[in-house]
Amino acid sequence: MSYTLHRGDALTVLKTLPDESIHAVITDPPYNSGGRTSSDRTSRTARAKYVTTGSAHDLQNFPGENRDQRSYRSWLTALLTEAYRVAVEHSVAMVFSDWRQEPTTSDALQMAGWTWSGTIPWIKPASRPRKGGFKQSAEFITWGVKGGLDKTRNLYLPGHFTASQPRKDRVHITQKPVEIMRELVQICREDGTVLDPFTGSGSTGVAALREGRHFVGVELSSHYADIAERRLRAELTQDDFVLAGPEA
Amino acid sequence: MSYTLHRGDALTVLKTLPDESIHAVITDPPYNSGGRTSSDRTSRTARAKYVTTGSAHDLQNFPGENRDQRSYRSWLTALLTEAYRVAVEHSVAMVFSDWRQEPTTSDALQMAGWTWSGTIPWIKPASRPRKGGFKQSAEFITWGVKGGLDKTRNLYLPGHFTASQPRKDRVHITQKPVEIMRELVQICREDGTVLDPFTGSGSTGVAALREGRHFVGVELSSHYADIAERRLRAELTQDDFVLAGPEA
DNA sequence: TACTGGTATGAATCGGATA
DNA sequence: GTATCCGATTCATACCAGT
Repeated sequence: MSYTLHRGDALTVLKTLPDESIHAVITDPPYNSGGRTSSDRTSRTARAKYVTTGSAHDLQNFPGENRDQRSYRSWLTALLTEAYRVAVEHSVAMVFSDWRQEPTTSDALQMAGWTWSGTIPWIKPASRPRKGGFKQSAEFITWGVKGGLDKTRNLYLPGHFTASQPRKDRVHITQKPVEIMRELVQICREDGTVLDPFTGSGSTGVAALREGRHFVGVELSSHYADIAERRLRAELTQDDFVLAGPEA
Repeated sequence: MSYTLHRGDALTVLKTLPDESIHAVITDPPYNSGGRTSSDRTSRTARAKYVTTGSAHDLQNFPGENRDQRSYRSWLTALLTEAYRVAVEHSVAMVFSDWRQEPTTSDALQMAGWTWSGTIPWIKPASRPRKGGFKQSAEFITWGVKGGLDKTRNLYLPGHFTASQPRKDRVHITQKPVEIMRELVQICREDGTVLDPFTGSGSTGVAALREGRHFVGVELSSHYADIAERRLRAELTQDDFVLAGPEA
């Protein structure tokens, strides 16, 4: 297995990638959600919007949380259009969103050419309560296909996930559980390449390598690119160690 | 507790109900999500056009392809507009949909004046696997408020539900588990009235009566109206029996 | 190892003060 | 009045330390 981590803006980097070089796109873009007014959403930092007041942890902010609804849609559409170009036929794209952005995400996915094929809930058991109503305990994974699914594969994947957000050894505010990502990357053909234009701390890449897929990532923040680089490198080393371990 | 079951078309009946006479709307409209065949969706070639117009283009206006969705949206909007009129301030509306109709449902809810406040997954564990991809194991409950939530209530409701569709004693194709409906009707204030414009076999009403709420239902099909009537009447009888039971 | 009790926090939300 | 900022809130869950 191998990985490539590009440092820079997702859309800019994607434009440089060759046609049909990728077999799955799995990513978690900045949601640009939260807040009551447009200015709340666009002027506040991710930390200010999403982290509980008084939290002791010191996780770094992440960039890209300053788009309003309209520009979010056209930006995500442009990104998914490039992703469509670099993907081979039968590739699947999976995009995380929250309840507020799910309709926009499915719009963008379809406008970019993907055939929208479903929306998968990720249930987070440890979520905040809401007085007087229903709490918000799910995120959503909107997925689509370039062309149609490869029906010849003997593959049956779940329709929902239940897992808590990592708390131990957490390095990113919105880090995804590797156990979920390991199931998602199964949608990529074996020995294929998974693309994640918003690598963050690199959980998608870690899962891809563990499941025997190659990985191409893009990350703008050098802070998080450094972290992802470390985690990905450790994955390869560990893999080598395991392979050369007991048997050797 | 009491119930009223109207026989007739939902929109027609709703127009006859008085202003501000209802405290919650909980319903499962016919989705109409069939119609678009797989080949319809995959034969699109106009991708470039959609993308270059970007965010200025309304996805819903794609000619032909979305005609079903467009009429579903305007029909549901009209219905939810009437529901808004008959609801008191702080009322909550909850509308079931599948993944395909969820964006349209949130559009309609907001167009009718409700403040969209969340989307709740209902996980159905016993759903059919799908070869080559992720199965479809969730429905969605889109909910909104007239004005804002009543924050004075000491009420904390879940953000997702897990339950299989009823198998035994099932009388309707899309019948909902009463255990889920009993949690949903909690959002109605005690002694308030729950409205379900698409009563079907009456599970919403059964749950409302069991939880001490009044119920107003509408059902077009006389077959299902008969079934609902029977179930609702049985509920009241049973209630009386319980009340007059051991203590008496 | 299994259980118990203490503590921190969640891709939030909202009212109200301040600029 | 509008935009922005500040901080209180609320419970289930995860984690840790100790028995």
